[in-house]
Amino acid sequence: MKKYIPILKRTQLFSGVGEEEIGAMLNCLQARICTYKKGEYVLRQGEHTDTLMVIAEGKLHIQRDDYWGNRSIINMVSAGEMFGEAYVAPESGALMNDVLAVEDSVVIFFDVKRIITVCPTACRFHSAVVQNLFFAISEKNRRLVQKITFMSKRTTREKLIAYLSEEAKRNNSSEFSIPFNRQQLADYLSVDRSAMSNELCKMRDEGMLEFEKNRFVLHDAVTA
Amino acid sequence: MKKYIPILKRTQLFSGVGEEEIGAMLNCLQARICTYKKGEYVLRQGEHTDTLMVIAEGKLHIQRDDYWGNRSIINMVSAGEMFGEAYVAPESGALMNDVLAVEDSVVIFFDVKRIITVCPTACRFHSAVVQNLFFAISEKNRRLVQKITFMSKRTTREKLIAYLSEEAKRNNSSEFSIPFNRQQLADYLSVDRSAMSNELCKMRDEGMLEFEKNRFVLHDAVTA
DNA sequence: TCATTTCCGTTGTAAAAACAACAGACTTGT
DNA sequence: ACAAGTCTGTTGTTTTTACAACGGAAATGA
Repeated sequence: MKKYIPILKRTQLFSGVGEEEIGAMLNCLQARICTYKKGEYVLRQGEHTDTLMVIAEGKLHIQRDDYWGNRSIINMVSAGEMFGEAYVAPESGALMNDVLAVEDSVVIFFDVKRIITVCPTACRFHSAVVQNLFFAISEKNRRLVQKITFMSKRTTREKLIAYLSEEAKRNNSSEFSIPFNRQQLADYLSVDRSAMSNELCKMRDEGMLEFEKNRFVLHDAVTA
Repeated sequence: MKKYIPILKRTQLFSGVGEEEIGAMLNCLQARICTYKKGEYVLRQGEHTDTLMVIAEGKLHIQRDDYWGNRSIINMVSAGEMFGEAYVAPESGALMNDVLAVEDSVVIFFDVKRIITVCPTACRFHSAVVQNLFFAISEKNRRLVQKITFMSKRTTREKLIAYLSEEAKRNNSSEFSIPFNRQQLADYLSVDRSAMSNELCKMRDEGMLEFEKNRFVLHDAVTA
């Protein structure tokens, strides 16, 4: 557990909190560690959880498969980020999604009630953690809205443009890598993979962009 | 301002807080009131805000219009609910959406920094408000994910079924009203209104459901 | 009350997406 | 090094959607 303190120090949740304080909080927040191999599920749809989870290593997908096998990737969570904030309210009910490790991952569980119930004792940095948590969930909110903005476009091409230009903006560069392979990107944008692949190649042939694997370069027409 | 205290008492944000405490907090949180006529914008895309807003009366749409005039309704916010939580973080940037009053509305603005910065002085109920805020934003998160689940369906029919059966579940009844007219529902699900209208009528003809205006009755095949 | 506007369903056509099936390049593990 | 599996692009067909245009019913407002 102690070996992860330096990692935790660089997460959103513990930003601005010293290593000693984190060490002290681990007990207070009843931290537990679990490791998952690529392809394993951290949580399944229908389960209940009341913990906040921080990714120490690896990468997870928050996703959902429907009756027909169509997969929808709701969100991607990387090392340093967290998830489960949406289910901390008492009446939040069962999980709507699966949580899948897409890389070998290490996840640290925290008792979230301990975080939002301000502990009357020590914990000088507790309020900093509350603020961090608040900012993080607020940011996640914006990310979901952004995803909705991509998905709300009518055509696959528009969805791709919306997504790729946002990624370019985030990276401050017209050249960037995306964290998805083709199938995952299609699942994220809720379109058919082959149709999307086809559209990407058309866009390339029209000179809008270049790509190789998950590395993209947008040309002026797209970024404008 | 005082006249809204009984209303505020029944909002998510002030749940469990007495009227006297709310009155005291109004100053602490620098509350301001604004009224909007149906059709007026509360906020526009690109603006900046660092306030939390509670709807005392009326109804708002969080939405976005693109270059081609396609409107996407991200979310609907009714009396007693709040919005703006996603933009309280310092680096949250400009608003991605418009906020439109779809009914005559009264909105109360709060300085959110005052809320999440635990005031060292009195405010016995401050921590209750922090928790309420946390639960509210967490619930909004789940609603966004739910909307994504609707939108991720491949066909208009599947989107309708996903949305309508969720509404039935929320109402604990196969008979319920929806808060949208046809155009708004289409904008919410990101589909064409006429195509959606067409699909709804087909579903009715096939005996899956009945409707009149915004009142729906689902039959077994749909709810199952 | 009457004129105007909004709302909703209908139809036909053109465009786009889903789907299925396949082949080559590349990875992976043994 | 080789076999098995994965990833990506390609093509053709079918289904679905978007789009445009219209008419009638209902709501609105002067």
